[in-house]
Amino acid sequence: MARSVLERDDVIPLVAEVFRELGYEGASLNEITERTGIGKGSLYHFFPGGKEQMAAEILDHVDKWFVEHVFEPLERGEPCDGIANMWQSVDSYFGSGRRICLIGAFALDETRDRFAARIRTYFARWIEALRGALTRTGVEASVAGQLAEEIVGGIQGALVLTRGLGDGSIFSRSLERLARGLTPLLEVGDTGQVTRSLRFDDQRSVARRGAYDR
Amino acid sequence: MARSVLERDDVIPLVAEVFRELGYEGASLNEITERTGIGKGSLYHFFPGGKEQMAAEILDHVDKWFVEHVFEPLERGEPCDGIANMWQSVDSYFGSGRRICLIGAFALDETRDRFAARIRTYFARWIEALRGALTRTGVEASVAGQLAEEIVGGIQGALVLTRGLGDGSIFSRSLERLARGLTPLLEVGDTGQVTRSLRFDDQRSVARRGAYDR
DNA sequence: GTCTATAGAGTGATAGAC
DNA sequence: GTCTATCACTCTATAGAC
Repeated sequence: MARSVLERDDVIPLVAEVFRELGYEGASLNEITERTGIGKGSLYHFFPGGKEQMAAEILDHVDKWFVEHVFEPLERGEPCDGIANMWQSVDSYFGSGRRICLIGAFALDETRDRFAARIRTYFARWIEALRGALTRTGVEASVAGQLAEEIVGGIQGALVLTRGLGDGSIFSRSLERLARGLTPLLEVGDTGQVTRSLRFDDQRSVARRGAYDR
Repeated sequence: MARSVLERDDVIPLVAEVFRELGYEGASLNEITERTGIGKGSLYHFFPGGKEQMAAEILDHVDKWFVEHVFEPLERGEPCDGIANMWQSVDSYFGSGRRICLIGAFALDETRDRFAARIRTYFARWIEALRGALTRTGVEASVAGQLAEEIVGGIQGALVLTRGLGDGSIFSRSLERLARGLTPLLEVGDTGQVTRSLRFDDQRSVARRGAYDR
């Protein structure tokens, strides 16, 4: 009967998509088994803690993706590269607004208390990583913290508006606007010339779309 | 048994608070009756269409509040007054970030399809009303539309971050930042002096807090 | 008495746990 | 698949306004 041998890493992205589409309460086990083709037995084999464990591991998986593809590049690398990478990775990850942020949705949901620590860690590290990168580009410390908060919040708000208005153009437009707002602060060069652009739309043509698993 | 006679206008704000706290799926009929003290008989008397009708009327009620207290002042009145009023009403309504936007939360939820038209109308009218007010202050048409989108999205994002980080200071700080970003565009006067401030924090001392029912 | 509003036990369906 | 709890919802009995 064991037609295909599943691994944990195969299961999590599939189940994650059901939670993302239906929310925590809306994602019933029957829906999960129907949409993923994974039986209840398999689910409880991988997640003995049940639905709550599924959601917790999914949040961890999302967080891990952002640590690797967004937060660490901001924290470790050349800050302008890290920021340019962020615009690209975020647009790619959220499918230009077609996918919502599972962690943002959980933050507004009744489930927020159950997963509060994970949700807090995600947003706190994102803002802190961006604040650090901005500071390293030479942005004044007090401004960098505000900008980081504005950008991370702006991305979350853009996802709400994109979904609320059913208009996919809003997300990319918002990313471009947020990136454009940053550009003047990061321009360098004695002649006043822009030596490096952080504009989101400059990066788009070379976008590797779909280069993420969830 | 008919201990107290309820009216529709008493019921909706009570039930709305349960939906706001628990989400559509999370707000079970039992939770609603327990938290509000309203029996199922009464609920189905007021809302023969059941839970879906409850949510629909609640969304309409929220929308109506915003039309009256935010959208119409933006549309009809002196635009700077309308915008100043918006900062104040929004901060007051969302309890400085303690309450979430029910319509924003529904936009991210699985319920979004069921209430898509209501959700779209709310955000579209807000953005359009703000765009119009900005245009009337003299902001260039192309800029006004972008600004309106940025501000409404920024407010929604600030609510996500406030909830996600459990930090109530984020919301007021975000409103102040959004208002501050607007100020330079709206300043007038031959001498370059600011003749009218739209900064949010200038309005706060005279705030009528809690001057809303939900 | 008539009518409306109400409380809450009872319904079948379906949830998550195992 | 089986189990029990809980779901949205129905329905009966009746309290109070007239």
